[in-house]
Parts: sequence; structure tokens; C-alpha cells
Amino acid sequence: MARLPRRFYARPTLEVAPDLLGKVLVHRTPAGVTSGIIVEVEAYVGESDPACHAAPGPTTRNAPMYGPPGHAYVYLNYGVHYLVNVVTEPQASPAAVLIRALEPLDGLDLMRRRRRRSRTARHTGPAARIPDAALCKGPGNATHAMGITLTHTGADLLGNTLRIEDRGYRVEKICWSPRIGISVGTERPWRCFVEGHRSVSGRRM
DNA sequence: CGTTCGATGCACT
DNA sequence: GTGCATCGAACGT
Repeated sequence: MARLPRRFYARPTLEVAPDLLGKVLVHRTPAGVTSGIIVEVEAYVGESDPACHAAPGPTTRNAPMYGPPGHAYVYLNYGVHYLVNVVTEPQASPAAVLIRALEPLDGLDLMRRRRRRSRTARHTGPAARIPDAALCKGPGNATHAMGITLTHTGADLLGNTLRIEDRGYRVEKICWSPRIGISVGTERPWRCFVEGHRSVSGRRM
């Protein structure tokens, strides 16, 4: 299918973010292929954005943001969840788009198997079946279901393992809101999502 | 329905 | 040593 070209990512982040809605994130592993339609993202733009991981300047962790566009930036959050970003803008202009939610497309069984493998193993009884729409709802759940981990940081999204494709899906209406879960830069409405979509986290309108 | 709170690991200061 | 771009269980209403 139509893999997104490098020039798609090498643009202003606030243009790339809404254009990612409706595109398909695909991960191929020996265990199988999982994919999902991107329905919710957030933009993190440059060292002047206090919520962006590039705000402190170049570090070991945020190195992919200073690299070429169209690569993945993955990091561990709260010691529990991996979060995946798409690096945007020309090289050395550190910015990225956080993937917050997907509508599951391929490999639902594999997603459910990954999600069922609880990280904490605290619950005793049989876990309730996760609804399809909740498999990739939220940035931590999306990476878990997709099998994306720290090993994917820096991965080229134009490669074969992890990629983003245009399969012709078109989104109805795009909504903007402040970004979720941050304590600084909250005045910038840089979260965008497909209005009313069942897989969007938090407020859907 | 709503809110609170603990888990958990690592990069950064 | 501190602080997270989160999640879901466990409460209260």
C-alpha cells in the first residue's frame, strides 16, 4: 500500500498532525501484523514549546527529534508505558507528533493477546474481554497493542517493520483541543482528533 | 456516574 | 533524588 513519502513528514508539525488522522500505522513482526487508523494525535513543536521533550535542548533521550523526519521517537513514560511519536519538520528542527489513539484494523487477536498480558499481574480473576474500540485507545494502550517498545525509537517509518500508509481513508471532521496530561504549555490547542470517534481517549467533542 | 491514587523505570539535574 | 505526553483498580456519590 501507499507508504507516506519523506516529504509528508518534512513539513510544519501543525500541518502534519491533522494530516496523520485517517492514515494507517502498521507494525510487522514474526508473530503477525497489527495496524490501526490514526484517530487522535498531539503536536510537540520545538525547544520553545515547554511541553515538548526538546525543550531542554538536545539530550540522549530526545535525539531522534533532532534527526531526519519520518522516523519514530519512542520513550518510556511513568516507568510503565511506551509512547510513540512521529518526527516532523526538517532535520535539526526538533518536533514530533504523538500518536494517542488508533482504530484497530488488522491483527485484533494479536492486539488482544498483547493487552491481556498484564504488566503488573495484580488481578487474580479472568480479565474481561477488551472491546475492539478500546484496544488502542490512549497512547500507552496503542503502543502495547501494537507491540511498539523502546527498540523502535529511531526506526525509519519508511521501512518495512514500522510504517505509516495512506489506504485512502478520509476523516469526517477534525477537532482541536488542549493537549492532555501535561502541566505546562496547556494553552496551546495542539491535540487533534476525529470528532466523536469511539477510539479517541478523553473528551471526544 | 465521578475522583483518587499507586505502579514502575529511566533520563535528567 | 525528582518527575513524568498513563492506566485502571478502588473507592465515593
